Amino acid sequence: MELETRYNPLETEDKLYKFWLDNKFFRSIPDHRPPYCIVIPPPNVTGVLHMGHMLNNTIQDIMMRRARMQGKNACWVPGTDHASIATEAKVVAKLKAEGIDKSQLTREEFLKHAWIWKEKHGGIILEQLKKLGASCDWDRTTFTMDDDYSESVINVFIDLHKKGLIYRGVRMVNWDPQALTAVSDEEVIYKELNSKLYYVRYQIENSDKFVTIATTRPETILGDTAVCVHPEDDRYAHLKGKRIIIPLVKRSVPLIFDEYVDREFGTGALKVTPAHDINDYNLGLKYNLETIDIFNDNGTLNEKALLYTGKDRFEVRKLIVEDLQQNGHIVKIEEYVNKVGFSERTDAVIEPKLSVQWFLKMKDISKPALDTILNKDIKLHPEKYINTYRHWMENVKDWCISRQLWWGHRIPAYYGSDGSVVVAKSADEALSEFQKKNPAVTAAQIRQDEDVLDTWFSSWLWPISVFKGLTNPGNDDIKYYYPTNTLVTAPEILFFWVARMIIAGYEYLNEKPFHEVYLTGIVRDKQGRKMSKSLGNSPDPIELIEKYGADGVRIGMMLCSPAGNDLLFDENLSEQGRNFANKIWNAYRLLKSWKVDESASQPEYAKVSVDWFSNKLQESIIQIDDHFEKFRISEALMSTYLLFWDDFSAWYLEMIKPAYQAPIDEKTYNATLDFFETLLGLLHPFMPFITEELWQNIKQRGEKESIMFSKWPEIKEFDKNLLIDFETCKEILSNIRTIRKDKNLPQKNEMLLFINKNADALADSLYCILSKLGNLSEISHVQEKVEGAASFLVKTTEYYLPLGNLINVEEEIQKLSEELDYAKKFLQSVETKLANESFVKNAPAKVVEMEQKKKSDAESKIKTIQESLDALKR
RNA sequence: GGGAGCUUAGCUCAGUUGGUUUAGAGCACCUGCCUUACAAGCAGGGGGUCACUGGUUCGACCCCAGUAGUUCCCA
Repeated sequence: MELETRYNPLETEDKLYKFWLDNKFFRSIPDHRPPYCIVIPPPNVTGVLHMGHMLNNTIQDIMMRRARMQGKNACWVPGTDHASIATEAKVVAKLKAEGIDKSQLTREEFLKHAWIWKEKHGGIILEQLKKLGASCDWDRTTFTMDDDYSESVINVFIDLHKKGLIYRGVRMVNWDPQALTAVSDEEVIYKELNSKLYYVRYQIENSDKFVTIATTRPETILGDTAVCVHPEDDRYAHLKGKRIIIPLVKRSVPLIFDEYVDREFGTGALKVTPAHDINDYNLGLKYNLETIDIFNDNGTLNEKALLYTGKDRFEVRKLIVEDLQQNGHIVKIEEYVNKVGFSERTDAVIEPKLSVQWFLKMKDISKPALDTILNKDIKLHPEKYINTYRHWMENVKDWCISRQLWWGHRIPAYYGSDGSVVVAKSADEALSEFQKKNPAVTAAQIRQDEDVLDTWFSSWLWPISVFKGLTNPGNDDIKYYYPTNTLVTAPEILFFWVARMIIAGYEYLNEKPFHEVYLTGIVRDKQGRKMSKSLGNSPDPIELIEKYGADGVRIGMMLCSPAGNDLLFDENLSEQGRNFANKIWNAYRLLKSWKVDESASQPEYAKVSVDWFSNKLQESIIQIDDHFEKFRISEALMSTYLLFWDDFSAWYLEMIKPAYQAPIDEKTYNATLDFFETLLGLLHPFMPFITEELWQNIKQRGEKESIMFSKWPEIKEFDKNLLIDFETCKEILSNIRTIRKDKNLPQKNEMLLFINKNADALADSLYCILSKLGNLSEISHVQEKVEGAASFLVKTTEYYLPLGNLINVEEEIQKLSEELDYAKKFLQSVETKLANESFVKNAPAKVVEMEQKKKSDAESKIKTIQESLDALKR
């Protein structure tokens, strides 16, 4: 078969992925082998593949494929997350574009639209993952709102409620006035804004004096129910017992004294608005203040504000400042930088708001999840995240689990007409509960809570519920795959998701959900900026794949992913990946182009080469395995890359290459094919497509055979000295090449080499390599300097290449003088060290010995160089 | 404001309990080559007082303290 000079990934990738799917190679069912399981961090159904997914899933696929080759029963469970807020926002927007307002629809009608939307768009990301080569067991694809999954979510709610861990309470929540829902603390992004600090004077009741407060939110003045100062603040001590008049609304409120106030900030007097600030709320509780909620859910003012009713909060801020100014209440306005919370989902400014929500008590339930990380029963990679994790878990707050949305798992709480609450699996069960207390209650009199659960309240069950571990406890899957092995995710959701999965794991299966967590970096652009739609700095992964091939893009991603650090993605790296694929392709073309002579015996140089590379391979495999064990995936890749490109292609193949159009002996050829196959195996986790393509091409394979089940190489002993000798050989060759280049002596011209042989000289067995790659007609030993030759030193041995009249004495002298200089300086530093008595006394004998060896080597080097110099100068 | 991390070549990073010839890799850069696998290539080359200042030690990129810069987390 003729092979193109360039590898064309597009043709092969689709073909091979189909081959893998058709044969269900990714399918995993429990058996006698040890399992290796990863559950995918389920992407949002709203999403399209972005660079973060590419990184994350490439890493997972690399680990899956390696585990599969190690003979484990590899199971990668894919799926998607229903993403309450994001999805509902998309559906609302889509309906709006069609002229339908959500408020016109019933819950059922809306959900019908949502499901249609999900069916249409929900699978996009999973389809895109296939382009990447993801080896997921697609038969296990799970959605967090599947019937069975939903049942487990509801059961967990009921169970935790029964245990007294779920409660309903009034709390200050982060209200998103655009999405009309509460969002968690973690979903609020604080941004620094240039705003203004308004100094407003409030009149003291029955007096013509004033107290001046400072605020960034003058519109909340309408909800003020106190003014607070520090008890030790002399400026205000005389006001004890006074009352204050709130401007415009003319409400009389108490002046209170509390140490909470920062005397340095503003004027030292604080306006207190319990309904709209968490700290003020706490003051309100402490001093039993009135709470006046002046906002509607959408951020407009309500009738309790008394003024500006129906107008938006930001409009009111302008209006009220004007009115305050007109009434002489504004003392001054300063420029001020403060941090304002924005909704992660809608980018609306978050409004602290009092509301009734469902909460999960976190303190006790999260204890095992903290311990398991601290005692490294679950390992975090990189470890530095332990600190962050601990900090969060030790200060854990109750989890607000209700969301004012329709898309999601509806809270299984039912209210009677008297306001009493029953938590039950269904309306029927709830009804019978109600009827136990009052048999007259009818179904029409009870209503279910309108809210749904926070999406994380379902995804925290992911490693359990993808295996139906709660609805069908103790089934074969959950027994076999749980705890899963590795979780690969972003540090941003360490608490959102990872910690909560661990909590759920211990609460429900009394066992951790995974053994280790690998936290990837964030994909940024070359300049270190986060990739974002608004910046337009994120390449489309699918376009990248079309341009460079999935293998190329995968390599590009991994080349810039130092373990646990953010990565600065540059498209050039994908190009490097593509070039690497091409290199592999062409190495294979070379192998295929050779004619094999079955009767030829193996030349010495080939035998030596095979011997060297088999040892080199072993050394690299040990290194690669070690990198993998430590989650240094980009380094595992780099070792593999160098092994293939430098050691195999640049050295080994050149070493065994037969003369032009001459055949190769069978023994060498077969050994080389074996090497190549092993290399393909090592590369397969990183580059699944090209490795499969070539593996299938090397020899006739069975219909159901795939490289993905070929055996990951086992570690064997290797001869380290042989490798060291070979490095010497490389160094000599490199010197010869440099001289050839300097003197313009083409490689095709044969040369002579003389060796001033001593103990450090090259092993005789490698001479054949030297003469082949250096194109040397003869290698001889001498005891004397060779006249008219370029010389070079490797270790302490001197080598000569006769140049005849090409030799430039001046240049040689200069080169040697520089070397001499360097060697002398080096010798001096070693001698200083050895002259230091305390060094000789305190350092380990081995170290001293080494220094002495350095010394004698340097001395012998200096002697050699000096002699050469003398000879040249004669 | 509190906490954690980072600072090594132009860029991105290694450097494994302090000692292997005065620090390594990839990319980028420079110089030759269209040499019979590959110009998406081959060969060669330059480039770093390891952020700064002190300390511990016979010996520090590595340990300790401080300073500066930077990133993240929490408030």
